[in-house]
Amino acid sequence: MSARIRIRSALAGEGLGNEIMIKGWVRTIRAGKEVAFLALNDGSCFANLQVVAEPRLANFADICAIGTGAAVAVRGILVESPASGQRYEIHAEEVEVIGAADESYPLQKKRHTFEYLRSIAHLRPRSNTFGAVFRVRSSVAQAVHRFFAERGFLYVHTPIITTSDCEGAGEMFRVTTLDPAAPPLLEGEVDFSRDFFAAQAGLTVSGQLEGELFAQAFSDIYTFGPTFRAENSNTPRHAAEFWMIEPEMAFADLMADAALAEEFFRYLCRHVLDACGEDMAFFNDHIDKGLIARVEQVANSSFAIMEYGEAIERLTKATVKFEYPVEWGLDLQTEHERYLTEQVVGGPVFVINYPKYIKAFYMRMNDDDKTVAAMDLLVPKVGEIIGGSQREERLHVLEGRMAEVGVNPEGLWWYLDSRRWGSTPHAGFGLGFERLIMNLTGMENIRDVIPFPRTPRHAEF
RNA sequence: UCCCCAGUAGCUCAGUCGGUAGAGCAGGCGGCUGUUAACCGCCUUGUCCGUGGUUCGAGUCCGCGCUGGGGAGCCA
Repeated sequence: MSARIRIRSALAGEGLGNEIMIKGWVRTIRAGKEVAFLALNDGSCFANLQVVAEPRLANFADICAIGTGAAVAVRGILVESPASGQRYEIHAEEVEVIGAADESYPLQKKRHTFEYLRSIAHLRPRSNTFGAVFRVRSSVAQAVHRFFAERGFLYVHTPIITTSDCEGAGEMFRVTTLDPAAPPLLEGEVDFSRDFFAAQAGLTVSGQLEGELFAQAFSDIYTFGPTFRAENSNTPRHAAEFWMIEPEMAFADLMADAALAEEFFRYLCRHVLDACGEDMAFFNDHIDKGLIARVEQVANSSFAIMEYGEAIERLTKATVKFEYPVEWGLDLQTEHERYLTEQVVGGPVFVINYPKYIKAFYMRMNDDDKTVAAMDLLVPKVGEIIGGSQREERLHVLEGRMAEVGVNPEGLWWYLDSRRWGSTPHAGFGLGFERLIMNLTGMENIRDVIPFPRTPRHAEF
């Protein structure tokens, strides 16, 4: 009895001329009197392996009745295919139905809309598109770790549950064990001192602040974990639960930060082109026609850097009409970002040194006292993909900024302590993993690049 | 949260001027074929999202609601 090999190996010709064993799920079956063909997929690669079954097999009639979606094991000889359409195929000696699938199997051998496939998220990974998406997602996640490992970055697991309600990045989901029907009250308010953590707790909206603490010990660190936002955002780019990558470097300024972001992003573009060719070809053909050229261009270009002030100037002089106003002091809208990266630069561009009023309190104040050392990486088609900054390492300046924007320093005493002893100039950035995957695959909805998406009103599966 | 669009067979959709619904695919039966989302013939399938209204009569027009999608805001 041969041991099972993956279809990816079989399609690479491993075991050619010999008996092999494969196991997978039937994508389509074409049965006739003289011969039956099964297209089998086990998730190891995009392509199916064609199984050829002949009437001499004892259970040939049963084989012909196998439905789309059934799990089968096939023992047979791997041979070169006499017909066009595939290089290799397996001539079955034995076909065993491991798990049958009847006609009610919701995934038909035809095109479905992404909306419908979202309603069967438990089955959609068995489709072409989602097979490709989740192979790429896995591969890119591993490449992220490899990138940082190769550069000596420490991988830190920052907490999922936090009691600091002032991380400053949106609404938090509450974490509590109090009885929602009858919470303990103190002067009319919920008494969270009697809650599990003796404080109001929530799910993290960012691991950055804790990441900074680790950077002040390990020099270069990164986080890569789930992040939660309780915003009622109904867009193709927002999810309530998503994964974020946040590197942080001690003894680093904004330019070092931008250099890392550029190296990182180009590394990942190169990675999908090199490691996910078959899946990328599918995306390029069926999802986003210009995808490979665009990813190739990013992988090969060196990124421009533009001051926020210059960006405003360029936008003011633009001949196209924008829906939203352009003025120094206002944030850039997606339409502005895309104009800058697509029309002005024609490639990825960092916009740096934004007005302090539109950026977070922890970003380092520049000498002009008007701007902070922030950077956004803008890329064609999507706009901002990476946001980062040099952090304010001077205790009194940081305290001043917190007072200015109304952040309560009490809950962040530990964060301020990192500026009290051995403070260093440091910088980091954040990258939404799903948005990265969208950019690398051409998929246009975040719900279609995360296995089981959580969005307002949706937490099924 | 605001704005716009949509909801008809298991899936993807059509449905004219308001007159009780149709195609392709899927499924069933038969045929044919080293086939390629095979092909050919026959057959089955409906709470037309819900609700109220206008009308002799509503899938179709109007109000409200629900659900989904897109745009915006927020943001990664």
